[in-house]
Amino acid sequence: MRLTQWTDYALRVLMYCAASQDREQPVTITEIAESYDISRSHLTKIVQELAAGGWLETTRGRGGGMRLIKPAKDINLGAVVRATETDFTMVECFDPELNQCRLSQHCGLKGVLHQAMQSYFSVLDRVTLADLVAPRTEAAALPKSLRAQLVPGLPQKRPLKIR
Amino acid sequence: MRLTQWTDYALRVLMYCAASQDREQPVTITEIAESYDISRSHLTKIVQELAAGGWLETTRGRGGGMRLIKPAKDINLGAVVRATETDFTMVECFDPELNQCRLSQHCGLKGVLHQAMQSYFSVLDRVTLADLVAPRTEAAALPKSLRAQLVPGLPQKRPLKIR
DNA sequence: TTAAAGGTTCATTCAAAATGAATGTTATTT
DNA sequence: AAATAACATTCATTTTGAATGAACCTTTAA
Repeated sequence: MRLTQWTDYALRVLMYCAASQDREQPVTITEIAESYDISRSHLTKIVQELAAGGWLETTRGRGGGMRLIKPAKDINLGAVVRATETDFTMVECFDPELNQCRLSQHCGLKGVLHQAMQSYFSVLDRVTLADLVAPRTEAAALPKSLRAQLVPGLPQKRPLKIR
Repeated sequence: MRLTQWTDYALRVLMYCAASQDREQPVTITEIAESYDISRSHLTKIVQELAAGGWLETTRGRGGGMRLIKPAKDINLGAVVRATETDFTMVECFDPELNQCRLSQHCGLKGVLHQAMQSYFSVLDRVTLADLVAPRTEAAALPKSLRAQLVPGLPQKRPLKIR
């Protein structure tokens, strides 16, 4: 039930690039690595993946670095997380010998967990990089469609504590 | 982005108990362990937690075993997963020194991921053990409120493939 | 030609999950 | 009372995947 740091870093890289889009020089791996205090070598692999996935273009050699290929408003959070996160296994399939599974062809639990995940991504799918990076007050942080979807009855100022 | 096997097993134990509620004898750990082919010793700890959490009552000694304390329809899937799953960290907090985080007091990413998780649980919160265990056709597998909530435009017969 | 950039490979470390052995406690049955 | 069948506890080990990082290669601008 947690994202890997890999995904975490991938998102940070994209946010960093988005926040630097108006610069002359492209952002370099070394710069981000130092900024977040993580290994250059490690970060390289993440930038690699983002480049392969079509979010970044990189240029080698002096003066090189990385840039967002698309404008931040066209980069979808759900798509990034789907691509960087690797393991979407929710539970193992139930053994076919078990009675509750013999009752029906398909496993009720699987379906429910699947829907829960859809619901998770349906939130991320409505957020773009631009939403994350734009300077904002807390109230204006998210697109209207999302604000409207907050669970009714919860205090809107502070996010709900999970657990 | 995946549940632990611990949670997986916990859910199976509860489903097993729910499916056996009309039996004379309580369900034993050994029975479930053999049924799922996992270690008795390991499963014991899971049963322990479920008992401590108020879902099961266990009785020792010959003829003992476990039983659901509440009827299956009163056991909420979201509550079980919240209790058995341990790590809800989505991403590390961003370093306070980073520029995109200095732009605003609160981190946009955190808020979004938090909402996504809320959305995830909002699905599980509407499902009970009884929903999972009741004999059913696929169409009738879930409460109406959930069926209605399926993302519009998706084929309803087959669940959407994530990735 | 040098320096600054990304790219690749490989091995290692680390943490959390998963496992399971050994032994204790409780209660029923005979 | 003894034997047995159940849950309970502790401890150590194994396994897995994530995370890390060293070493070296390739590309390109100055």
